[in-house]
Amino acid sequence: MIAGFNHSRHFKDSILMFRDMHSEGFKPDGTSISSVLPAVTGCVEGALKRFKQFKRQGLNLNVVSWTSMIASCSQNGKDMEALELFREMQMEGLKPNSVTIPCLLPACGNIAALMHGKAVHCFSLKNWVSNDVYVGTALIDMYANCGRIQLSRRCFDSMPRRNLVSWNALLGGYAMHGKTKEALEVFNLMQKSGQEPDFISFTSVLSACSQGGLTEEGKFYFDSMSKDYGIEPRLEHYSCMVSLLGRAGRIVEAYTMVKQMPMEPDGCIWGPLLSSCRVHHNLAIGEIAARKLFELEPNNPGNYVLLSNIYASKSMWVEVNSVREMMKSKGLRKNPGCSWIEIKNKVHMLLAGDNLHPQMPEITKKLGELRVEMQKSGYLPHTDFVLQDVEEQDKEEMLCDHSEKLAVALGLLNTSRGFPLQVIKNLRICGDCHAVIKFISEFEDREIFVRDTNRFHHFKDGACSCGDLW
DNA sequence: CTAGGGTTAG
Repeated sequence: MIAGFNHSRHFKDSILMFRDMHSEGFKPDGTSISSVLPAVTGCVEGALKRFKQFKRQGLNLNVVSWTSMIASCSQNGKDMEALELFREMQMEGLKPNSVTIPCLLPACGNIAALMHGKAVHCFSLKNWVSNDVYVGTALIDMYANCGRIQLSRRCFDSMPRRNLVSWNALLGGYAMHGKTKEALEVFNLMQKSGQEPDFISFTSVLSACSQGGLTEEGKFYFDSMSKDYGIEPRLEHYSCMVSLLGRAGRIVEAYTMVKQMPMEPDGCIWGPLLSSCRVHHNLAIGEIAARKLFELEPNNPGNYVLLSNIYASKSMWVEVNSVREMMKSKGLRKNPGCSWIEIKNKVHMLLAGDNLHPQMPEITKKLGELRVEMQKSGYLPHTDFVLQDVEEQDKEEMLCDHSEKLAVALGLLNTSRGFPLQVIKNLRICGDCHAVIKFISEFEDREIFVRDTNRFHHFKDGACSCGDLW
């Protein structure tokens, strides 16, 4: 009955019913709990709290109750909590099954917790659930999100059965890693094996072309999508095309496309247009894009920062200040940069400008030493990117370091030479960090994987897989 | 007695 209410989204009724059941003296079991959980997952925090209460009250939580709690956590940014729940449920003597695993794996991928992900992979092998299509697909995605695209491929190849989602997961993985050639190969292979692509396959194909700078090929696939496959382009596809043209410096062409698209452009269209205007110093179109974005997403600080950067790169300080004033009047601050790194099964979070990490003095010392080495080899800081940070709140950030540098330094300090590092960041990597990490990869002989909001950067022997194009 | 909880892009 409760499940019925929940299904029809009468969440309030299902919670009331749950309460009545209690007062009538019925003890809820795992089934009724898993039915009522989605009703409170409108807010994960609330659901987690309720769940812990149920557990304390000694209610019979079953595999489904635990699984749905894990799913709510990994779908709502509570990745560490999801991992913790997985551990707890096993301590309670419950055995995760082939549904629990694909609920949990995205949590490992989200925070690039490779060791945790590998442990879950081992668990699914030992418990004979690794042949499940959902499990296999979730593994492909997890390894791709942890920077190990070769392992994604190995999982894919070993799957006894695959579906559209499995193909898309691999295709998307290659796209995110900027492996354009491999992505297009997979796209062809999937069709040869009889799997029709869908609109998600095309977002990956287009974004792979964009990452690899294959402008003409991207235009070809975009046209072919509706012509040969009968898939009408959606906002996401136009968004990829704007990035593709913008990256190639063809800003006017990108803007023309935006004006001619059949649906109303939103932030996912104007955003990439503004970014490419920042990269290619196009003030006129940048101002148009920014004005639209200020209407569509007035509280997104990134847009103000981008426009002000365009002004700053042209030394238009009056305009820089007026944008900063707009931000201030809305009470907006630049999103704090934040990075994660997993070291010996523990995930560390580093914030630009905070002193919370106990090893911060060592980190600062290490980065100072690296700066000296870099200067010896002729490196100059990227002033273009320092211009971003002229406002007072950001001066601290200039004095200390961006979070991705802190995370890399922490990794260097706590692992032995030759051990690869991987960092994930909540914003896009800046030019200075990119240059510093390239240097570190050579000087310290480390492979370093950095996942930013856009793609993966694989630093090795002083070069990056993105070919300095991002 | 069973169902229920599931994977991909942006």
